[in-house]
Formats: sequence, structure tokens, C-alpha cells
Amino acid sequence: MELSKTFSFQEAERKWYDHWVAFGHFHSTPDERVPYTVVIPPPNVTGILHMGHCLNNTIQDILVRRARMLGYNACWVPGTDHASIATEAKVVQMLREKGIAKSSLSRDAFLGHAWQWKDTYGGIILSQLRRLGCSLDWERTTFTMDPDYYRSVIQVFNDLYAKGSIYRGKRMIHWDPKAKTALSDEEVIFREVQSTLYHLRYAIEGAAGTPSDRYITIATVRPETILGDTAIAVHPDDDRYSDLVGHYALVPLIGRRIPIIADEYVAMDFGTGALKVTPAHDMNDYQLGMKHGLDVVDILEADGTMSEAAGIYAGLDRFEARKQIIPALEAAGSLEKAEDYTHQIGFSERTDVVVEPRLSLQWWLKMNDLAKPALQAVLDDQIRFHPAKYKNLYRHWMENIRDWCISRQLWWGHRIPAWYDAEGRFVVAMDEADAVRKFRETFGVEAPMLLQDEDCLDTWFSSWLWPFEVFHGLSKPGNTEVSYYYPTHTLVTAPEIIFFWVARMIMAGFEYKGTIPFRDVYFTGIVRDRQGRKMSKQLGNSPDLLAMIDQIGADAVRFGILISSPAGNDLLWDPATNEQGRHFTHKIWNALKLVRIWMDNSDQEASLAPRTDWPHRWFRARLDEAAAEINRLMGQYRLSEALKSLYSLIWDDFCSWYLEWVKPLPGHCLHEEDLEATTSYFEELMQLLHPFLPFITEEAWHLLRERKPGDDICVSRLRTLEKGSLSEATSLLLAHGIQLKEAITAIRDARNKAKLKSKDIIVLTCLTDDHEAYADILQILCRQVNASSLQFSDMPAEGSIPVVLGKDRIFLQAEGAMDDGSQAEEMRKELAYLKGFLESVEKKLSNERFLQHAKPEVVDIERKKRADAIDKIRTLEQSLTGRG
RNA sequence: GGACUGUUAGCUCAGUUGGUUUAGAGCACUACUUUGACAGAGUAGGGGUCGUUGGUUCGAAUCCAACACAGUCCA
Repeated sequence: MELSKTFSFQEAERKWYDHWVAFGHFHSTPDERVPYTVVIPPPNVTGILHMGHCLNNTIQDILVRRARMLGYNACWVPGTDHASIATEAKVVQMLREKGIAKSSLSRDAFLGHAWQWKDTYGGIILSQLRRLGCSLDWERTTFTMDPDYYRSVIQVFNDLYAKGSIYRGKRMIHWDPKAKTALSDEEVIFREVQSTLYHLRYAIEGAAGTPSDRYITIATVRPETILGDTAIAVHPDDDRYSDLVGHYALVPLIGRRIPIIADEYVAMDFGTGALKVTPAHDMNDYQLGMKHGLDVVDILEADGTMSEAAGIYAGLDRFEARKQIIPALEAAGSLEKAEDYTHQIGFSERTDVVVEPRLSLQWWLKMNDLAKPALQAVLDDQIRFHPAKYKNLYRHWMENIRDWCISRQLWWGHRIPAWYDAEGRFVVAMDEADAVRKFRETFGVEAPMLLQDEDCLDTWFSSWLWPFEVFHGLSKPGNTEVSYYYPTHTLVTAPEIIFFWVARMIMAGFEYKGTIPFRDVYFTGIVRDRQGRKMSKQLGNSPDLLAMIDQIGADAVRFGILISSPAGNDLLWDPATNEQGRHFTHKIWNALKLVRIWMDNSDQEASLAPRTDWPHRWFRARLDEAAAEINRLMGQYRLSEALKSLYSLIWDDFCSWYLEWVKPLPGHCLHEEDLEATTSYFEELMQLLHPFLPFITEEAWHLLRERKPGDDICVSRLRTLEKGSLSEATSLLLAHGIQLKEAITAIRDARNKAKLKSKDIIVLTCLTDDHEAYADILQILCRQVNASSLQFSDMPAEGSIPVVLGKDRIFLQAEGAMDDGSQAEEMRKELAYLKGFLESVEKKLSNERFLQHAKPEVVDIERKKRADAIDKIRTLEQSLTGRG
């Protein structure tokens, strides 16, 4: 039966994915095999598939599918994380659209809505990963707020608190005024922003608290914060201001009396050299304030509006206040000048609003002790980073690590397990009953009225347990699964979350399992668009992947993203690479059609083509060589290179050369043994390709042979090669293959230049010392260049066109061949090149120091180069002068 | 401002410990071909001296230094 004109990928994708799941091919249970475990970086439960996921999960799928085919017990665990800020923001917005304000709801009522939302819309991304072909073990799907998981997070909090690693403290934190929560340092993105630097005059206080006619000028980009100023600082060595130190200045508009202090922290060359100090709203100012015992005036509310303490503009948004204060300052004569200024401003990673430094009471985790083993493991290559350059970055961060702010002012997430009484005393406990017990033990209170902390834990405080808690490593310690699957094998993730997640997983691994969580970490590149911009929702430059899969198929999308993705480098992704993937699947499909035609013909009474042997031996050698190469590249995590080499193995060696060499003449059918060899090579190629393009390879697998149920390519065993180098016989075959390809190409080129039509038959005469080398390939050569015969001779044929092949010469004769001299032109160019080359080699060989210093092998190679070049030059010269 | 990474064909990238030629691939480009698997194709071809400068070496795209440019992370 003839196959359809094109591969029906939509049908095949649905069919095979359902089939794989139905046969349980992706489900793993512990057995006697060696495990290969990968845990998915849990996507945000509100997420939808974007390019980053696509790249990341395609890579994981390739590693997992290949491991499965190499005989490992492959287990890839799916799941999602609850993403407290992002999810809570979505739910709040959804409620707002229904006219419900979060503030009107109780915590329980809000969480009811949130869970409902999660159950309806959450996890869409997991179904999208099926479309991509990901071979995940769905029976193991985990969510960071599953009951067991939740309890483990609480247990970890209790444990770290008991060890003294968790503490509560008032510190300057990054505040997100939209989400109204604290952020960790890692959740703040600094961007360069064009703004204005205002120079403002503060009058110096004269006698009796009235303004004098002197003033001091400061520079600020945030003029509204002058309302929170409690000092002006200058450098102690700054002559401009030294007489003012100890005096007082008056804040414009509100007239607050603030001291002028001296501190070496001030940069004399920045702005005016005088620094306004606002301890409540700047990290560094806060430090200065502590040092000098300054007042703290907090002029902002949690939502970013001005507070009563500001004196004026209360209730106004911070940016609106900035707009209004400028004309007011100008009217008061305090504005000296305004200049353009570019600087870095922090934005919330989740809500993209400008973050505020804010003084607040939060929960913190001490990091120093946790970081030590985690740093060492990477430095020692117990955990290997790919590419290794990320080791430096990791080390730098780990050596300068700061305590982690783990509390978030949110309801969606793991509620902080601390209970307070009316007097503000608190205990950390597993649950309320435990808290009551601890209150009794600690404070001697019998029936305390306790309230649990309102806040939640940072999402990463749960996902750092992921590699073992997906196997219930903490909730059911020592169970068979965690013992079998942990430590996991490879983590594939984006470099952006090296600190958020990778580093912390390593810490948790050591703290709770006493060992590394994974052996290799593969950092993917950042996906950028054609203009080099990072793909993001804000820019809207991320393509709709599902539409793309619908349009051109999952295999083509996987190919496109991977082929442009060198390990660890950013990839500029261009939809044109998808086209390449589509063409590739089309090529495979057509090769499959050809082989199927041969199969169908073999049943018929067509005359049997003679048995060919050499092409099969050659392709076996070529396949072994390529498979070894792919093996090596995969071992180094050079996935895109492995795919490139497979692409050319299939397209060039198999389709363009091998299939043409074994193709029977019209009216003939392939010899049975030749057909069998061709079929097994095709199968083997499909196996090698399967991890990359799972759907078309599975389809081909079933079209090449009748299969028993469950005999699927995804669980087939990949042929593994003997270790060591290729045999001498194999090397010779490969060399002859190269020689054949070169001869065919050169003669075809000569035919082209002689303006011969493809139908025109030629006669070949060959001048060579090595008849042997042509024995096996002679027939193929003639057929591929449409020659009726090839004769050996020691004289060129009269009126023929010469083709030079290394030391050999082949002459072609044909009716109507036109030698327009371009062939000779070509030879003269080649001759000039070779002479230049020979000169450079001879220069080396006549250099005494080269002969002394270079390794003997290298000198031998150079001698061989010289001999080859001399031979080739002689052959060319003979051809050009027309001598025999 | 600090640290790191990169700069190779029109574009996107390989080039593994310096020496298998005077640097490879894909896409794009040019000419020819509608040949029975494939025009989503075939056949052949053109195109770069490896950011700049200097150094180490018998020998440098490859190692070192400075500079220029780009990017990332951190403050």
C-alpha cells in the first residue's frame, strides 16, 4: 500500500501519545535496572507553554527517552508549583472582575476561591507538555501544596527554627506595593531607567530656629522622599561643607529640622557631595541612620501611597506625589536645577512595579551554614554544571550569600507555622495543638488564645525540597522509591534561577538527605527573538506554541528549537528553523515511501536486481562511525550538535548516497537481502533519532515492519557499540566511500561544465596506480554519473575532458561535450592553491627549529602533506599540458 | 562601578588538550534540472583569513595582555 503524500502529523501525534500512555511506557517503578531520574522544574501552576518551557522540556525529553532506550529505568516526574505571588494575583484579579474585593473575604473564603481556580485552570501547562511529546510519568504528578508536601514544608520550617537557622527580624526589605508583600533579593529585577536628578536647596537654620540666608544643595531622583529626610550627610574631608557639620537644615515645604552629619560613606564627587538621608526608604540610608541614631520617618503606606507621616500629600500615590512636589518646590525657590539622569531601578519580578525599600518585620533563614556544603559540592564537581562557566557565577553568589527573606504577605501558599498570643509571644509548631502544647511548656500558659501568623512562605521555600519530596523523601522517610530514584540524574533548567532554585535545592539536599540532589545540571540558553530580545509576555514576542504545533507538528517544533540551541548559549530563535524541521520530517517520510515501494515490489514477479554488497558494508561502517560520534556528543550534553550530525547522516549519507547506490533499475526489484539490510538501517536511524523526533520515528518504526502490541520504538533497545576505535576494515570502507563521493561529484561537475544533459551517456577512462581501490565502487560510480563504462588505461583518450582526483585522473568522452575552458580554469586555480600550500609546508620542513621541537608524528604528517601535494601538482600539470 | 561571557561566511552557530591541508555546517544566495521517494526536491557552485593591536611559540581562530564593541549577573 502506498503511503500518503505527506506525513499526517496531527493524526500520528494523537495516536502515538495515547498509545504510549495506554501501554504505560512512561511509567516507572523501581526494579533491578539502573535508574535515570529527572524531575521537571515545576512550572508555575498558572503558566502556559512558552518558548522557555518548550526548550527546557524538549531537552529533558531527549535525555529521558534516550536513557530509556539505553536500558535505564527512566523516570521523569511532572508537577507544578503553586507560585504564590503570581497565582494570588490572578485570583485577586478574577475576583475583582466578579466584583469581589479580596479585603471583603475571610482567609478561608479566599483560599476556597483560589483552590477552585487552581482546579479549573491550573496545570493547563501539563496537558500542553503532552502535545510536545514529553514522556513524563503522569502517575507521579506532584503539586507543591499537596497535603504530604505541605506538611513537609511546615516540618522543614519547624526543623530549621529549632536549629536556630530561622529567625524573625525587622529589616529593610524589598517591598512590592502592588502585591503588598516582601520580596527576596532575587525577586527584584534592576533595569536602567531614564529619569531626572533634581538639585534641591535646604535652608540652613539660623538663630532662633529661623531660616538663614545660607543653604545646602542636595541631589535626588526621588524628590517626594525629602518628606522622610532626617539628616543631611557630607564627607568629613569635604571642605565645601565642613563648617556646616553640626548645624541643622530645614526640609523644604515642611520645615523639619534635621542635623547635618559627616560620614565617609558619602561620595564627594557624586551630585553636590551632600546626601539627603531617608532611613525609612533606602537601604544605605537605613544603615547610616542606625549608625548615627537618626529618626526614622516612614512616609509610605503598604500600597505605595503617601502616609500621614509625610505631612503633606497623604493618600496620594508615590508617583503622583513626585509630580506634584516639583512645582511646589519650584514655587518655594528650592529647586536649583533638574538634569537628565540614567540609573538602575528595581522592579518586582512578578508584578513589574517599582519596588520600595521598606522597613518591616519578616522571617529570615540564615544561609551561611547551608551554603558551605552546597558550594563545595559544585567546586569539587560532585555536581557538574554544563556549561561549566556557571560554576564561577555560583561560587560568587554562594560566597557572598545573604540571609533569605522567606515570608510573603500572601494567603496562597504554606502558612507560616507560628502562633502568637495577645502579648506578642510566639511559638513555632507543626499545628495548633502542637502550638498550645509548646506555649504551655515554654511560657506556662494553660489555655492560650492563639493566632497563627497571617503570612505565607516564599514559593521557593517549598520547591527547594522538590527532588526528594516528589518521592515523599521527607513525608515517608526511607521509602523504597526515594531510595531508588534519589539522587536524581540530570536537572535541566534556565540559568536565571540558579540562585532561586538550583542553589537552594543543593542546600536542601545536603540538609535533609545528606547528599546531592542531582549529578548534572544542564543550563539552557535564554530564548531570544530575531532582534536578540528576550522572549517575554510583556513584549508579546513569544509565539503561540500550540498553534505552531497544530500547524507544522511537534516534531518540527522540537527540531527547530533544538537545532538553534548550542549548549548553554543564548539562542536567537527564528521561526525559519521550524521550516527546516518540517522539511526534515518530509524527507524522512519520502525515504520511507521509497522503501515501502521496494517492499511492495518484492512480492511481485519483477526481475530481481543482482545482489549488491559494497553499499551495505559501507553504510554499516558509516552508521557505526556516526553512532559513536552521537554517543560522544550526548555524553557531553552537546545535543544540538548530535542532532546536526544525525540530520546529515540521514539526509546526506542515507538518502542522498546510500539509497541511490542500492536503488534498483526501473523494472527491477531489490534483492531480498538488500531490502532486509536497508530496512534494518532505516530502523536503526529511526531509533537514533527517536529521542529528538518521537512521533515520526514511531510511525516509521511501525511502517517498516509488522510489530507485536507494545513493540514500540520508544521502549526499543538502542544498538550499543563496542568501545574503542573503528576497525581497519571499517576505516578502509569509509575511505573508499569518501573517494567514491568525491569522484561522483567531480565528474558531475565536469558534466555540468561541459553542458551535458543528464540523459547524455559518457565513457570514462581512468589513469591510476591503484586499480584495487576502484574494484568495489566502479559500478556504482558509472551509474551515478550515467557512464556506460570505465576503462583503465595509461593514456588519456583523444578529445576527452580531464577530471583530476588526487593522484588519479579520469577522462570523460561524450557526444557533444563542449569544453569551454572552465574546467582548465578550475585546474589552474587548484594548481595555484596547491603550489601555495606546498610552499607553506616546505617552509615548515626546512625550518630546523620545527624539526627539533615538533612531535615526530606532526613532522611525519607534514612530510606526507608535501608528498601528496607534489603528486597532485604533477597530475594537474600533466592534465593541463595534455601530456599522458 | 565590580564580576563573568562572547566577538568566525549575508544570518545563526560549530571548531573538544595550539599542528589531518590556506577554517566547517545549516539557512539564505547563484546556475542548471520538472529524472518514477522527495520542487517542502535534486545536481553543482560562489562566499569568511577568524573584533583590533601587541605578545608567547618552530607553528595561533585556538594560549596571554591591552583596547573596542555586545550581552549577562551583581551592587
